[in-house]
Amino acid sequence: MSEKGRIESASEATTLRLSLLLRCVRTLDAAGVRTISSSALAERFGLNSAQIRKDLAMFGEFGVRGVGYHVTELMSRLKEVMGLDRTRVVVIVGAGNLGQALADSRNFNGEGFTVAALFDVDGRKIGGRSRTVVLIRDASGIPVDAQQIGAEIGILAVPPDAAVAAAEALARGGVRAILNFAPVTVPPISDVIVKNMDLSFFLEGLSFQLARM
Amino acid sequence: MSEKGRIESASEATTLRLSLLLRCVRTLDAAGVRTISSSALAERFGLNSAQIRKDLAMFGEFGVRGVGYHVTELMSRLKEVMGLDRTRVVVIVGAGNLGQALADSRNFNGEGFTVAALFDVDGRKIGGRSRTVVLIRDASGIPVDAQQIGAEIGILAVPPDAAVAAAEALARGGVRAILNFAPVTVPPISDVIVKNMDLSFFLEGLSFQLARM
DNA sequence: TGCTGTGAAACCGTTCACAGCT
DNA sequence: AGCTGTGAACGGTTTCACAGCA
Repeated sequence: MSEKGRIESASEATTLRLSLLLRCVRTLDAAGVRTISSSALAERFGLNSAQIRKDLAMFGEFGVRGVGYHVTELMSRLKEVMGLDRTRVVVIVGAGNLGQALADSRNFNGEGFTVAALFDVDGRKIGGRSRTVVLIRDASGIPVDAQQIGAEIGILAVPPDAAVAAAEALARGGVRAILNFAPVTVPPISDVIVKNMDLSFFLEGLSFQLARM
Repeated sequence: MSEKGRIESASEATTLRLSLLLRCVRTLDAAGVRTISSSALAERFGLNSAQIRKDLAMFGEFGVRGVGYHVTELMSRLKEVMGLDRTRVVVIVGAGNLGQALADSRNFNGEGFTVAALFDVDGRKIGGRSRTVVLIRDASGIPVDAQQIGAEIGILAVPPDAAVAAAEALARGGVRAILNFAPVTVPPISDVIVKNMDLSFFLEGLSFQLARM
């Protein structure tokens, strides 16, 4: 038994696969499956068994030789590894279509996350609430409010020219990770994880593939 | 002069970088910059000059030795390579928060794309319109309507249990590429490019990184 | 026997460094 | 001289294949 496997790497791709794996394991758990081998997992969800084992091995020894993985245990270990065993407070800047969509999304209010506030500059929106009753606050109060709310993660759903300033405001409010959906690159901010994620890139990716067929 | 460089690979990562590069080049063009070298591009936008050259070389010879790249030409060549020199018709299934957000988004109605229809199963929504006047149609008509509209790309913004059926309906309607935002994996469909893109994976990725600091 | 965990091999993408064109 | 385009070196990730444990 090794002492908690090395976590030197943990690449982007690995992270994505862990999320996918967690989803698969949740599905199995909901279906009442108790135990599953890496190859059964792979076959059932179109993955690669060796890769599953390698990914998991990176964080310790999760399985039982000759048997496979215990579904409920695997699920809770995965949540732990991914930091989903606690609830992180999320705030969203930009109460437009996208911002409200995310605020009300089951995915963003499920296990591991709660959306605690929306921020906007539009006086007509401030003081209102999203469908799931998230309060819309004045964006000028971001640093103070984020701090007070205890926000750890911020999401940018603002127009491109407002993104960088909003990111900095969030950082001042103690937010430690930012997911930016605005179509500009928010440059690195010290002590903050910034993930730029322009949705139109996915559409362009499809267009690119369609163009060469 | 080589005859249009080999396109054997064109990986996911390359595609994403091309989108990013196009955005950078647009910025330069808007700023009136006429000519730029790969190293200047790299420095200005935090990229890697060798990688820019490699990425571009994959699709032909774009630059001028001793000078760099002509901004407007690079921009149009990139659009061409990515299939953005024509407008593709996009339809969105699911007229909930996210579907409407995407339908109205500048990004999804910019160069290269037009959102031509929304589909939903909710009778109260059918016949209505999004803020930017995209008509909401009955989801049961997807195969017929998508065909008639000439949709090439479909976006799934539906609940998880509706995603696979919606994808199949789109495929029957002649849609050749599908972007799935629902938190389930839509399995491969023959002759259709399927891109599964659960937004909560990005949040989980941040949580994962926060968990190990 | 059956499956995990893991070194070793194969593969792929990135970075380097320079030949060659302008 | 300056910068592109590219073969070669490098580093990282994926796949293979098996030793070792239940």
